[in-house]
Amino acid sequence: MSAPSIRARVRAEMIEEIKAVARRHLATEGGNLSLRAVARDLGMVSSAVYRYFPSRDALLTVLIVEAYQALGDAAEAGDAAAARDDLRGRWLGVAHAVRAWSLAHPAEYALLYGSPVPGYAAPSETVVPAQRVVFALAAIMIEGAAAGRLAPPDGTPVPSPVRVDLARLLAQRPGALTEEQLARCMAAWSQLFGLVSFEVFGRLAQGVVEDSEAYFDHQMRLMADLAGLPAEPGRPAEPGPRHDRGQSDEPGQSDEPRQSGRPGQPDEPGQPASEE
Amino acid sequence: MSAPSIRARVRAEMIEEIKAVARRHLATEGGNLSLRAVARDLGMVSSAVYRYFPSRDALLTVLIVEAYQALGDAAEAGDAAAARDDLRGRWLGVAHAVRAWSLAHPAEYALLYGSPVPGYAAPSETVVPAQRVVFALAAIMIEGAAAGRLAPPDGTPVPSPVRVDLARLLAQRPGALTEEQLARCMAAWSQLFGLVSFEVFGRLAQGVVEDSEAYFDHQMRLMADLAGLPAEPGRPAEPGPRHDRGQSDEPGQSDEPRQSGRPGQPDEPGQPASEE
DNA sequence: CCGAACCGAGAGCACCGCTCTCGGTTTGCC
DNA sequence: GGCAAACCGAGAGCGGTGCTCTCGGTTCGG
Repeated sequence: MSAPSIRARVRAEMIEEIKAVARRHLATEGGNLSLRAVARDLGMVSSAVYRYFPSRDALLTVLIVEAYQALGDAAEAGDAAAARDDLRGRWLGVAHAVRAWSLAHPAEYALLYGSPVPGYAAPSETVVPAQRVVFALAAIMIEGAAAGRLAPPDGTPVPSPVRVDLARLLAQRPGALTEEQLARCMAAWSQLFGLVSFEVFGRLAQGVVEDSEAYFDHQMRLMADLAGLPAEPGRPAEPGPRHDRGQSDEPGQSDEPRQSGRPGQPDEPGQPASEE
Repeated sequence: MSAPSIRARVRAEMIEEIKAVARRHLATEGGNLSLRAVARDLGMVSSAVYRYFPSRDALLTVLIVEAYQALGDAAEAGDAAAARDDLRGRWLGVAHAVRAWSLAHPAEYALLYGSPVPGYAAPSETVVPAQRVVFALAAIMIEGAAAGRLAPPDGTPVPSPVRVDLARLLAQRPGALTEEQLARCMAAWSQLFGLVSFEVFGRLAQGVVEDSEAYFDHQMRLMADLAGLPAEPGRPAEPGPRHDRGQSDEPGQSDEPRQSGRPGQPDEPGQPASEE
C-alpha cells in the first residue's frame, strides 16, 4: 500500500523537517520566525521553502494548529492523570498541565494567546482545537453536575442578555449545566489564561511572586471553589466549600518536563492541613 | 521663562509629532511599527528620525509608557465616576474603563499585555505605571475592609508559600487586607486582563458571545462577589452573599449599562496623560 | 518514452532597522 | 561679532526580511 511515490514521501518528510526546524527557531529566537533562517539551517535557499509552504504565514498557521493540538493533548492528559471522581484533582490537573506546557513553549503560547500576528487572521481551522481546554474544564463540571456533586452557585445571577448567549452555547453541546455554572466555567477559563499569560509574558514575576506555581495553584483552587467543585473525591456537594483535600499526589502530567523548580513533589504545593 | 531655545522647542515638538504619527500608524497598521513609514509620513528620511529616538525600540518604549499612563488614567477615572461608598460601582467602573480603553486602543493594548516584542525586555520604567490598575482594584478592597464592609472570604485558604509572597506585598503598602483578600484581588486582576485579552485579540467573539459587554460585566461581578464587595452602597458586609430576590431578571440595583458603547459619553479613553 | 509536474538554485524587487558621511543651520561662549 | 561646537536633514549603504520569477535538472505517469 505504498501508493505514495518516493517523491511524495520525501516531500512529506521535508515538510516535517521544515516544521521541526521552524519550531526550534521559534523556541530559541523570539516569535518573529525568519523563513530565510529556517531555510539556511536546512541547507536550502529561501525560495526552495516556498515549494512546501505558500508563505510564511501558512507555515505559522500549521505551527499554530499543531500547538493547539499539543496544548489540548497536555490538558486532557492532565485531566486523565487524576481519579475520575476526583473532580478537583482533575480540574487542577488540567490547569497545571496548561501552565506547564505554556511555560515550556513560550513562543508557541504567544502565537496562540498573545497579540495576533500582524497581517493574518486566525483561520477557521484553529477554532476547533482552540476549544479543547475550555471543553476539558466544562466536562469536569458537567460530570459533577450530573452526579449532583456541584455546589449550587450563589452570588450574582446571570442577567438576561448574557443568559441567552450562554443558553445558545449550552444548546450546542449536551450536558446539564445552568447558565450560572457555565459562566463560572468560562470565568475559570479566562482566569487560567490570564494567569498563564501574565507568567509567560513576564508581567508577574517582577520579583513579586516568588513561588509562582503555588500562587497559580491557589488561584485555580479559588476558581474551583467558584465553580462549585467538591474539595474531596467521592463526596456529594457541600454548600460551604471546605478544604482539606484528600490524596496529596495527583498530577502526573505525562509529557513536558514540568520544570517546577523543585522536584520530588511536583504538584500540590504544600497546603498545610488547617492553618499556620 | 522661555529658557528653552528655539531649537529645543522645535525638537520637543518634533518628538511629539513623531510619537503622534507612530501612534496613528500603530492604530491603523498592526503592531509592527515601521520607523521608515513614520518618517515617510513626516516628510523626512528615515535616518533623520534617529536624531530623536536612538532606535525603534526606544520609540516603542515611550509609547508603551504613555499607554500605561493612559490606561491608568482611564482606570482611575472609572473609579472616580462612582460614589465613594458604592464599592461595587467603583469596582465595575475600573473594569469597564479598562475594557473600553483597551478596545479603543487594541494595538497599544497589545504592546502592554500581548506577546513581548521580539528583542527587547520591558525596561524598568514600565513597572510602576503598569501597577496602577491593580492598585486601583486593591484600593477599593482596602477601603471596604477598613469600613468593615467586605464579606469575609470563604473557601480555600492561602497556603503558606503563597502567604509569604502576599505578606511581603502587603508589607510594602499600607492597608489592612488579609492574604486571602489580596489573593482574591489579584484573581480579579488577572481575570480582568484575561477577559480583555480574549476580547481584544478576538479569541472570544467567534460569534460565541453576542453581548460581550454584558458578559464582561457579569464576569467582573462574579469577581466582585469573590472579593467580598457588598452589592449595594452604604450597607455593611453580609456574611453569606445571598441573592434571593429570585426574579429571573436583574434586581433593581441600577442595572449598570455602563458606557455601553453608545457615544455621547465617549468614556475617557484617549485621555492623553494629563501631562506632568 | 516523453511530456508534464516537481524541485532547488539563483537573481532580483521592495521593504526593513540601522550606520555613517556630508553639507547647512543654530547655539553658546569668548 | 566671530567661531568652534553641537545639532540637524539628506543621502548612500549594509545586512536582513518576505516573496516572485526564471532556469536547468530530476522524477512521475500515461
